[in-house]
Amino acid sequence: MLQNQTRYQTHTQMKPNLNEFVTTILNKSNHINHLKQLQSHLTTLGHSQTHFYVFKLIRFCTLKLSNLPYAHQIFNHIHSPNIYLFTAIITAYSSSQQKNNHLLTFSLFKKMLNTSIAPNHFIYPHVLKSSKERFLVGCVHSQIVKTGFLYYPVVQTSLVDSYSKVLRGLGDAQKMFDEMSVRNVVSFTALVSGYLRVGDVGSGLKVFDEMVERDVPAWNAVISGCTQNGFFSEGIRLFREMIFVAAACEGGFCKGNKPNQVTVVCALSACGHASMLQLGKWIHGYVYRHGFVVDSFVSNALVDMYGKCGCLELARKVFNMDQCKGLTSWNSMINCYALHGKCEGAIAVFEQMVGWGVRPDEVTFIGLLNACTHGGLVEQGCGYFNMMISEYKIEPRIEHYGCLIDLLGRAGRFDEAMDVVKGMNMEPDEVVWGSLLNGCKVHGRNDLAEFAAKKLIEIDPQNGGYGIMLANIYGELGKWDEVRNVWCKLKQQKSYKVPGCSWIEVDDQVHQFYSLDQSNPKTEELYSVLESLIGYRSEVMVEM
DNA sequence: CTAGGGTTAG
Repeated sequence: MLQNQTRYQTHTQMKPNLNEFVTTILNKSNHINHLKQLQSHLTTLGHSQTHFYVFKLIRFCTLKLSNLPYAHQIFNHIHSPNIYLFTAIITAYSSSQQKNNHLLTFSLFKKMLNTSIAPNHFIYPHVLKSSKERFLVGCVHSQIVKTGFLYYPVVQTSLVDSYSKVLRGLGDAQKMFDEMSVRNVVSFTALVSGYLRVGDVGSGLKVFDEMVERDVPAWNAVISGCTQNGFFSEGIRLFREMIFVAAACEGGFCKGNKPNQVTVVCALSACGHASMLQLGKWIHGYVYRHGFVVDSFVSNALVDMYGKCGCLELARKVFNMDQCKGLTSWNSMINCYALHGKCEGAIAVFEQMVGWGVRPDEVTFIGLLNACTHGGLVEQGCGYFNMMISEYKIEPRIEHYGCLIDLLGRAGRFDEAMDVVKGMNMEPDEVVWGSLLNGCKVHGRNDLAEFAAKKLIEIDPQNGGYGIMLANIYGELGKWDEVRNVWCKLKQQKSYKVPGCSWIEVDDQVHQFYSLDQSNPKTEELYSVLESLIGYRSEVMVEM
């Protein structure tokens, strides 16, 4: 195709219209060989160094072929690249998801400054996006001041965003934000996201409240931030408010900001964590009523929500309907089965996934190991742990060790569990010792339980729950002096156990129950119902 | 050609 066209065009309209020719060819091409042909053609015409054409080649290479190495190669062959060429290659690197490309972006920017090319305000947002340390953001910031581009709102917003994303940079982000003379919805959203990213939900919500204009990304930022920090009911409240405001705007003068796919994904995640099946189903309906494209994000969020709300069949249905299952889809489904204690299901999905040529990642193995733990498949679980390391070259993370210890501990294989703990090249965390302790309690290994409980207290001395567990272990061992000691320490420290809590959604209302609380007037009634269910008197569960 | 929002994990 290309050859014919090249020959034809060469003789007819190429000379007066080389630009049009190049554009036409690039529009119709989708392969690197086309690019190479065009490149050599341009070279024979003496245009190998013509910035204008090289710019087009690089843009084609990055945007349509997503071939950054080749684009960089083209770039490297230019003797004196101009600002356009630098911008093209820097944009490509800064928007790439590849791991260390931000370093390349940065060195290209430095190279640009060294060749004494004056930056423009278009390039700074890209450079800032690639500045992942506070020091670097500061350097670019002063560069921006020096070159006189600080007073572009877009550049300022980029600074707010970049400062808020680096370690201990939130103060600088707030300062930058305060210095802005014109703030818009984007700059506000950048700051809100910044606070929520570091877990300062209070400040994030406060800034959000101050916003006079809120668009869909602003709502999404605040809802996702709440969800990611475990503030699920706050997230749901905001989601409801968003719908309410949008409905009130309908037909009015202001623009209604209806939830989009992103909003729905965040809200579904909150529903899953809070077991709000009714709302989750309503959102599922909303997705269809509004004809949303069920992309892999929405699909995953639905699978996860149904799984967490106890509807394994519905989760599977949504999963089956997903046309382009990505890694996360498979992980979510495996996790659903693990959550429901169906290890065969999890393993079947895992095998299907591998069969489809999808490479499992570290999350996959967390789900798989949990499934094995709940199904008591010790050998198979250990096999998967080894498979992860040797076949998939995944370095076990602390979570994987937690799963493995849980697997071995529940099976009563404490020697192996301790070997694993000793062989870890990282400090065991609460999950590791907690899993071991749990296994010890099941199998009555009080000596080892004492050891694990002491480790837990070392890690988190303020957590009264661990102290109580240690006291109970001493009780089992008949060490009554030790029991008294632990209790005295607990009282001195004023550390208490966080009461166990569960909740259920009935008629759109979430009812919460704490253990051992008797403040509800219906305590006695609840108490006897519970007794009739489990056959004996247990801790009183009372609604708060 | 430039700025803010997305799922899974004991």
